[in-house]
Formats: sequence, structure tokens, C-alpha cells
Amino acid sequence: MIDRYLLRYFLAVIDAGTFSKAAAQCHVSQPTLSVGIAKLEREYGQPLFHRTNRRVELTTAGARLAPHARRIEAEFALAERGAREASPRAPLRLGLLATVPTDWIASWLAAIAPLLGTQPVEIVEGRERDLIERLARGRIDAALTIVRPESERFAADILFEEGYALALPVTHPLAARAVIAAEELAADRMIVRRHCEALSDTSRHFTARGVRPFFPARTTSDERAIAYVRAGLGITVMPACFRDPGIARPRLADFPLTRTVGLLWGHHADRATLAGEPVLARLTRTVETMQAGPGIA
Amino acid sequence: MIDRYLLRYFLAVIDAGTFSKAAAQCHVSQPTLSVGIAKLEREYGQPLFHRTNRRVELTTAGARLAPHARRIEAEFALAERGAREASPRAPLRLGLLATVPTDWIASWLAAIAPLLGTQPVEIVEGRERDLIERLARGRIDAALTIVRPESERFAADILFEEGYALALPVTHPLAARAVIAAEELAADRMIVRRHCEALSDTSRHFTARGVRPFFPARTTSDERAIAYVRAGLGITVMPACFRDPGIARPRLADFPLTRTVGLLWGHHADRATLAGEPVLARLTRTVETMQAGPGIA
DNA sequence: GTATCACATAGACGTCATCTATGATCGACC
DNA sequence: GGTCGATCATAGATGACGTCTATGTGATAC
Repeated sequence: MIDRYLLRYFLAVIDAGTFSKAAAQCHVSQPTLSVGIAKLEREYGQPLFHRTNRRVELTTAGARLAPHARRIEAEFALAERGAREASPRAPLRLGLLATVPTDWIASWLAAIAPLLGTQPVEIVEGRERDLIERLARGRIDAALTIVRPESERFAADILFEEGYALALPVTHPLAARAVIAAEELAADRMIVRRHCEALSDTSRHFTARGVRPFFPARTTSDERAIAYVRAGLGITVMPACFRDPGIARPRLADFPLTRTVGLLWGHHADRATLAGEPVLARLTRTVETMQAGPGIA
Repeated sequence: MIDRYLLRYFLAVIDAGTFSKAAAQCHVSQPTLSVGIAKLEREYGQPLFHRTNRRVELTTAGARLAPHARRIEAEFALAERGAREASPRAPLRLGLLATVPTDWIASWLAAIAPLLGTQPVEIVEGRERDLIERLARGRIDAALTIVRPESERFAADILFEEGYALALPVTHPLAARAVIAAEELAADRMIVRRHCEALSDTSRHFTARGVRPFFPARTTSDERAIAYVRAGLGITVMPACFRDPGIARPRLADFPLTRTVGLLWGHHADRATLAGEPVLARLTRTVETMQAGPGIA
């Protein structure tokens, strides 16, 4: 009895060209996909792929099965789409990490505006721990937040990894530098971004080097923080993804902290179905382009 | 993610009209099918059936899903058929209980003759224990034999249940009787059907009643046994399904032994696929009609 | 030779589809 | 009106199997 998941593996191998890539595409390990294909071949009665060292290619038997597999998957997709379109769709509850640039979210919201009628979205902002908590309780379906190895209780799709960098007004004497040591900033005032997941690491970094700046402002808004920096009220440390024409982002010497940002999926939700949701697929694309893109600064 | 087996349950309910019948059709228990439908409804997002006490009927959501499910199942069937047609088919190895009437087998073989080119059949005759043994060793794919509750190591499809009855020549003085006691046969000679699964029970029945007849013949062929009976060489006891114009089949008083005949499936084989095999489907039909039919006698 | 990349195999683990047993609900029947 | 029979739902236990990590095998590159 051929099962659906076997055909999904099969099609993924055709599309990806290798077992390993197909496994990643299916969010399973390579051995899992390997035994899956083996099982399908046993059930089908004959080999479906010629294994060569560099890639795999369809046998004639595989070529015969492929169109059936395509039609079956397409029909499944239609059925599942029909389900969602007909039912009064529950709002998609999405957690957003506070330290994600607002303009990313704005750009995403603009892109999905026409979809909001058929797929309402409910946004929950919070810090890393809040979002994990809500995910665990099933209060949100997915979260754009920090992915850590130890948060493997949730399925994750990693989007990018980045470091943290200083944020100086472009008028700052050191603004043109690529790397700045903490000690060079002893005379600077510093904006405290109270919501930032890196706050304690940042404080420790400066105090460990004897730098105990004055704090002219504490805020939980990154836009406020940037405005303060532009205005010359002080400097701060932010994730590298924040860019603004008015601020420079030199690296902070010996501060190797990075964060990995991605989508975490609540286990009650069906990741495969959810990730195919246009609204979320668009979020992924938006984040990837805005992060990797040339940026403003 | 909707799975294939859920759609099979769904379609079975549509076709059968009730969950219980659908469960039997799918060879699963009623609770299994029940939770299966519940799961499908959860995945689909809305109820698929209106449950009333006497029957279930499709909701509009169910009616929307049904055509997709049909197409998916049809496509799976096509894919699986394609597999079998393309591969050089292994012969279907079928065990046949010795005490099944030869004319049933002959009738079946005549019906499937045109199919033997594409699906070779290998017949293994044997007694009950031989067939079980071969099934366990994977030497045969299925067996038409006796189904016992304790032989639940194998999946079974029960075809019919029957008793054992006397076989007398129509010229016998008692041939017209419906029931005959063992004691009334003290003067008769008796043919021993050495291969019969009921042989020891039969012997015990007669000896316990003080009847120790002369045995003019021992045979392992039911056709020989019938020929002997017709010729007046002696009488015997056979499964009720044996009929012949020349013999009468009165019941033996106080002999309640019955046997349940059906198909046993080797666990290495895929029962669902195998049972759909035209050759085997035809065997099922042939046996059912020849057993239930008006018969010759 | 070493390194790297591919897929296959082995054993352990956890999920979940399945089972049996039981409950809940309704209609039929005397 | 109470009992019986039929239906589907629920609960807890169990086993199968899909998945994992770890490791093996083989081929190509340098």
C-alpha cells in the first residue's frame, strides 16, 4: 500500500536531484528519506532511481510513477485548499520578536494586505521567552523569533544568522570605523534597549572592560532608540539587521555574540500545511530579502 | 496533513453508509475508523458526516471532499496497477486445502484462465497444518483453508462456515432421511478419507457409540471417495459442501463439528493489494457462489 | 593518501494507529 | 415504559513503524 509520505519523498528527490537535498526539503533526515525511497521501491516492485555518486536519476519505472505521484499530490493539495477556503478561517496567530525591525513587518503587512480578508492574522509581540511560552501553551501558531539549539521542542525553519553591532550617529567621530573597541566608547552615553535579548551580554561586555557609561535613555522601542541615536543623545548596540540612513553600524571588537532568527512552529500546528500558507510564505520571503538585501546603510 | 488511509476510511463510510460496516470493509475495528474520521474532520477543519442513529450522511463539506478523495484513490490504484503490470509478475502462490471440492477449483481455474498469462498462479495443495506452516515460512502468499480463532497470527477473510455430513449412495436404504444416528450405521462399511481434518473427530464419534465398521478403502482423494460411495463400496463423512448427483448428504446426529473456510494471508504479503488481485477476487466469488448456490444434490 | 560528498545500514526511540472494553444515545418492540 | 439492539464515541494499553543518530561503504577530487 503506497502511502502519501512516500510519494512526497519521491517527488522531492525528483525535484531536488539528490536524496540529501530532498530530505532537507521534506524536513526529515537523509536516512529517513533513504529508507522511504527503498520502501517505495519495494512496494512498487522495481527501482525508481539510478544512484550515481553525484546525483540520482529516474529509471523508466520511476518515470512511469512520477505523473501519478504528481497528480496525487496535486489532488491532495486541492482537497486541503478546499478545506481552508470553505471553513471560516481561524486567524493565524503569529508571534513576532520585539527586536525585529518594524519596517520588515510593515513591508510584509503591505504585501499580504489583500490576503487579510481570507486569512486574518493576529500579531503578538513579545520577547523571546514570552513567545516560547505562548508557543508552548498553544496560544500562537508560529513565531518569528530567535532559534536556539536547545529550543528543539519546536520545529524550526532558520532564516538567517547575524551578529550585533554598534549604532552610532553618522556624525560620531568614530562613525567611519569598521571595528571599535569598548574602551574607546568610555566617554559616550548609551541608550538602553531594555527589550533586547542581548542586553545582559552587552552590559557585561562593557562593564568587564571598565566602561560604565551614563544612560540618558531606556526604551523598549527600537525606532525610539534609533531616533535617539540619530539625535546624538547616545549610542547603542543592536542586531546587525537594523539599518538607517542616519546611523552607522561599526562592529564592536571582541563581541562575538550572534543570534539565529527563524520561524518556530507550535507542535499543535501542522508545519507543512502552515508553511505553505501564502501569508507565512510571504513572511519568509520578506525577511530573507530584507535581511540579505543591500540594505540602506 | 491528510493521509491516504484517512481518505480510505472516508470513502468506505460513504459507500457502506455506517461506520461499522465501513470498518469491516477496511478490515479495522469500529473505534479505529471512528477516530480516523474524527481526525480527518479535525484536519479538514469541519465535520464531514451528520451522525444519526441509523445511518450517517455527508455534510456539504464532506460532499466537497468526496470527489477529491475519489480521484486520489483512483490515482493511487492506477499507480499501483502500473507497478504490477510493468514488473515481471511473481507467480501468486496459493495454498489450497485438500478438502475443498475439486470442481470449485476447476471452476475458478476456468474463470481465470485468460488471466494466467499476466498473473501466473502456483497452487500448493496440503492439509491444514501444512498450509499454516508454509504461510508462516512465507512459502505461499495466501491460503484457502480453515480459519480458526487461534490462527489469528494471520489476517483472515472468512468465506463461509459449514458442518460435516454423511455421504451415502442414493440407493442406500437411509438415503432419504435428513438425520441419521451413528448406531444406525453399525452394519455399513466406511470409506476413510485420510486427509480430512475431521477424521479423528469422526472416528471418535463412531467408536464412542460402539460403532466399529469395516474400512474397505482409505483414500486421500475426495473424488475417489465419492466414486467409492456411489459404487456402493461404503459410506463416509465429508464436509457439507461436497455434493454429487449420486450421493445423499443426510446429517449425522449429535455431530456438531463445523469448519470455517476462508482466505488466510501471509503477513509478508499486502492483504489489501492482494485481495484486490483479480485472480484472488475471482476465487472469493467462485467459492461463495458455489458454496451458497443451490448446488447439485 | 586524505578529504569530501553521496547513499545505505543498524539500533534505539517515540509517536500514533490500532486494539479491546466500555459508555452514551437513540429507535424498536412487546 | 423498560429492555434490547444498533449505532458511534471514549479510554487506556499495545505494537508497529517512521524517524532519529551514528556509522559504514564507495566514488571523486586534489
